[in-house]
Amino acid sequence: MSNTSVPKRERILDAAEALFAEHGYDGVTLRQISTQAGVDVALASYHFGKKLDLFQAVFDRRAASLNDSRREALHACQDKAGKRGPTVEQIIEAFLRPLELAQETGDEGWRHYLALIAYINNSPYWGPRMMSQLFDELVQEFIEALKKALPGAREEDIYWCYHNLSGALTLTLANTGRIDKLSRGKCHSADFQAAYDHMIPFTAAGFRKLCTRRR
Amino acid sequence: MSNTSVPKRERILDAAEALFAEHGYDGVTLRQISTQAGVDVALASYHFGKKLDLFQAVFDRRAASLNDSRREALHACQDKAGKRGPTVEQIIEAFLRPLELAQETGDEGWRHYLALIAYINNSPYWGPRMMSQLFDELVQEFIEALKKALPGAREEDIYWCYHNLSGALTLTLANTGRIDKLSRGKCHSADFQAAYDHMIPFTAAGFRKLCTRRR
DNA sequence: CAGAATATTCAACAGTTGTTGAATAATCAA
DNA sequence: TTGATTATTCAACAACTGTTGAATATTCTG
Repeated sequence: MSNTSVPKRERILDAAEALFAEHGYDGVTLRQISTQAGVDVALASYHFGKKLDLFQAVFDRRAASLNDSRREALHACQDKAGKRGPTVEQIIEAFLRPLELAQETGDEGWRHYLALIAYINNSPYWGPRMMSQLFDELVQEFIEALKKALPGAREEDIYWCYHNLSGALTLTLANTGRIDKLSRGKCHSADFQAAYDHMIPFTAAGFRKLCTRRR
Repeated sequence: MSNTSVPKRERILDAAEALFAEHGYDGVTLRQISTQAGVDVALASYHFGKKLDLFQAVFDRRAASLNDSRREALHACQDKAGKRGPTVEQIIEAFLRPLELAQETGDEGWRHYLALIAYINNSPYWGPRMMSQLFDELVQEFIEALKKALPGAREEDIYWCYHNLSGALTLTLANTGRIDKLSRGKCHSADFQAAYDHMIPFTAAGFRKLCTRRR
């Protein structure tokens, strides 16, 4: 259970990841991080420079891997669907399932990382500064696929639907446990499979409703 | 444009509201708040006590008014619908439109306040501590109405659908402006009417899809 | 008006913050 | 084993933090 044998540089990233996800950038001090990592304060500066650079390093560590698995999921469902192209459900499934799998890993680091993404995505300060550079390109790929699955849809409608999807996902990643209280135990925010099993048909129905031309 | 003639106690609340919404609780110092309010640092402590009490005061100031207008909207649509009860769309409309109206007020304070609600709702730390006490009762009223509009639905499904609705709403309130970039100008996050005009049918379709028994 | 109550500022505090440079330990290359 | 490179700790700093008590101004009350 202890983190001995893990290199100290990584232990700092792990601790920063967990603490930033819970309390945000300003809610965490370098001393809290280094204490949780079992390391001297100065070591964080030695490895990563300024506090902001450490924040960015936490963000970067898993970004490429996450983007890869989501892009692979998209391409896989596209290949399987042939030239007719995948359905809305299949595209959203490819967009979301890799996140569920990451959350369900024994490695709790992924849970913290995705909660950190949720924190950034929902923040008026950090959102514009950090989300675009690393995720926009992939999101555009998914949106292109959605356009093909919804012929005749107005672009504006597609983007607003994506906005709603992104919001539902963000709250799921944040994992605040609020639904547990609200539902008085009938739902558990730790039950990721249930969350995604509901999120996928929910958002797909929304896309169809708004992006299918009525004639 | 200046805030002269507004009592200093309120100016502190206004400044705190705006800054907490943008940077979170720990990202704001009492000196930033008092500077923006044009007031000495000690005045915040005089009026509100500890920093945390000021945070709570900002939260409380508009909570009752907001709850009232949403509850009124629910009861109004229930009265109009008669004993058959309102539809899912009508209930969601009542749940959301008062927020749109608040955001569209000339008073930018309401925009900041709702962005602060979004910040709290998405935070693993603050969410459980501050949301339930002030909003759960009202949310339960809406959920009861939804149960009646969706007879035969499993309670679990209703709560997961509400979770998705809450997420879409939260991101809308956060007002991060990210959709502007993503859509390359086709959507504007400041266009609240467009946001809600899309959110309502989107989420209503999701509820119907998951909470209508297929026979 | 006087005087009491309230509002506001001033000045200062003890504790905490991120960061740095020098000192020490561990690892690597030959 | 050497020497050099890298990793880690130690000690300290100046700046900033929330908070407080006393001093001053403003408003209310009679």
